[in-house]
Amino acid sequence: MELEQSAALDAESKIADAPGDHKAELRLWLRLLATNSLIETEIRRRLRERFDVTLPRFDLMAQLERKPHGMTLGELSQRMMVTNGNVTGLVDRLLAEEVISRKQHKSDRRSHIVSLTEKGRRQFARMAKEHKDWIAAMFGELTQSECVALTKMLGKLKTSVRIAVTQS
Amino acid sequence: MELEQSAALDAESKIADAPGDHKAELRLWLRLLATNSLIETEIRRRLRERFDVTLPRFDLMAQLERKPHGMTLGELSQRMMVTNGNVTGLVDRLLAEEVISRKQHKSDRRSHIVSLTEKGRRQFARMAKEHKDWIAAMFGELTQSECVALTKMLGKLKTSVRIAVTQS
DNA sequence: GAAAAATAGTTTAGGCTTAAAGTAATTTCA
DNA sequence: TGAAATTACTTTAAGCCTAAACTATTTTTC
Repeated sequence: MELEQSAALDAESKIADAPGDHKAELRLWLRLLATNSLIETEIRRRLRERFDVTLPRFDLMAQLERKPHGMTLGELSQRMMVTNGNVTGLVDRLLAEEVISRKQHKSDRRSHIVSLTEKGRRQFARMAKEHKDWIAAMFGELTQSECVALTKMLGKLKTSVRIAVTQS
Repeated sequence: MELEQSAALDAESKIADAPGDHKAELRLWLRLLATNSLIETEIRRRLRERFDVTLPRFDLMAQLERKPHGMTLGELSQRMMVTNGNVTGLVDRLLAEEVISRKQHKSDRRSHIVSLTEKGRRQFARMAKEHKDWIAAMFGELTQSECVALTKMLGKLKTSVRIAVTQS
């Protein structure tokens, strides 16, 4: 309905710029979702097949790997963009596998610091090496500069989303 | 491996093209993951808040909305990129809400056709309208042509991934 | 046409995830 | 200082999701 109006007003822009349509945005969102899902499913499959590990556990270990002194559960949940309760469960399972350790925070008795054990560091190193190659192979059709450009544009999208989410 | 060659040949590109590094690809993957997660979390939150519905249910209804004659569970699971068992469960819950119906396939007695009920169509229409505006607002900082360009690049990435996944 | 293979869907066990409510410790501030 | 608010984390209930094993039916193959 609105489509007809704008087409009448602005013959140049045609359907593409039609207000209230938002086809391009929806299309982008569906594409983003599908692409992400495709990669994620494959990574999950390989992590399980090769290392009998899940993506969330791999993610958590990846976070810890960057902080040799460990981090609190709250910090982890922030960085992983998941709830505290989720982290509690993941930490429990990784503790059982002895790839991480948990100790009381020195000054704040509510808080705990988790970090990779030696076993965890070794295990993660092995996984990260292959993981890196999987991504490289999957992204192989893109040139270096295409990767950089795409990263940049996604950065802009991310900023756009953040603005909208914060405002609402 | 081919990368090494090219790095040797092209001294200008230096670290950026360092072989076995793959920083740009990893960075892109993390950015993709984070962006997707940000949007998805917000959409889930709003769907729940406004319509007391989950994203998977919304997705399933969106698939059916495009096929007035309905589709089989297998077709659904393919389009949604999830397992058959997952669809079975979702369909059960949506049946209970009476927004979809299920009937035997005419010629293949293993198969079932599900489609939106009138109630389901009405409900989905309401949700889709708002959903579209949420996406439009979240993507608002991007111009129309940026959306199109980003969609195109993600298409290339998707193709790249498909090639790698199919080969392996 | 009957055995074998493939297909459509369901069930099961287990992990992931969330929101909401709960516990314990710390901080704020009146 | 001590009550109120906040913070860090855990628990719980319910839904999502998967792989693997299963049932029922259809298709293939000999």
